Amino acid sequence: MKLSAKGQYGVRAMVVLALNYRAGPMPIKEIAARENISSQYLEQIFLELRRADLISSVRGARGGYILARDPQEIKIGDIVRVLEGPIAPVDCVLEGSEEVCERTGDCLTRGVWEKLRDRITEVLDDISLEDMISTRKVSG
Amino acid sequence: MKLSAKGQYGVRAMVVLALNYRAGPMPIKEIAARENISSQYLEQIFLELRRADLISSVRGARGGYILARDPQEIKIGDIVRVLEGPIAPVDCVLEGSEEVCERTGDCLTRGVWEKLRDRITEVLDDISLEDMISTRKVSG
DNA sequence: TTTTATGTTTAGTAAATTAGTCGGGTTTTT
DNA sequence: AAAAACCCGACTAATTTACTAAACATAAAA
Ligand code: FES
Ligand code: FES
Repeated sequence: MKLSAKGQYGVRAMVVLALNYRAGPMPIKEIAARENISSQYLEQIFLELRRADLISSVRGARGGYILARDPQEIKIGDIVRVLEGPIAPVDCVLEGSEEVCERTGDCLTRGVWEKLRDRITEVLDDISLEDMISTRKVSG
Repeated sequence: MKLSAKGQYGVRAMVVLALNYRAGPMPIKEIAARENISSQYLEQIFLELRRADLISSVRGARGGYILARDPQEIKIGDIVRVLEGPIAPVDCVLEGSEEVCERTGDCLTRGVWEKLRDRITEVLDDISLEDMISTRKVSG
């Protein structure tokens, strides 16, 4: 039930991009240094995020990365899904796909995992980058 | 954000024990066969569950394992904590321990993970084995 | 009392995943 | 042209996961 380092790094880096949103592109090295992440590893993470259209890149000197849209339009769930795959506590209840498991129907555990998955996605899809940077306190 | 196979096996096996609760101890091989789990691996899982006092064992012929208390007294969260450790999406917000991370205070991501952890524990600590076996449908 | 059915425990291991590193690119600005 | 930046594929070390092996301990039944 843990996020991998990749997912955590991704979220932290995206928060930095959100803070820097109005100032234009930000070089990856600056982000990596600030967040203490290997810049080469962060490159891989940003590659995935760019392919998913969450960020865009500006090449050349004075280039860097910038959010692809406003911070309030990007939810934590969007980031997590790109870096960790579909959200589900167990494979039987993967988002999107119905009926993965042959035991569905008489399975007594499925209900719990579905409920858990739904609560998790509720939280992650409710909070945007804007929410994270604008309030210190996420009440709840 | 996935449960390991160990956690899933543990929950499934505990459900079987709950179904069998009034019939006395149940041999591990029977459970393993029924749930398609390696019986030697299940032994290790049951060892942890026994040490955590969720089940008790009866040795010798006609022995086996039985829930240590009534099915409604055992929550899914109890099982998951034993087999997967403290519930937390990231190490910074481990249950129980305050202040693990030096960045606490100015950390913008912490709030999200705390909220997520709380929702997860709410679900897992709300549902008991009795709930799982008595109703096919866990509404919610 | 012998046999058999069970649980107990430690150690080892193969496969998969994770978390990177390496080393070269290409593109754009200065 | 040079520097600053992104782009990308391949490789690797460390860790975790999911078991397997093997011997041992205990209790009930025959
Ligand atoms: S094990 Fe797949 S639905 Fe329950
Ligand atoms: S990284 Fe530890 S509290 Fe945020």
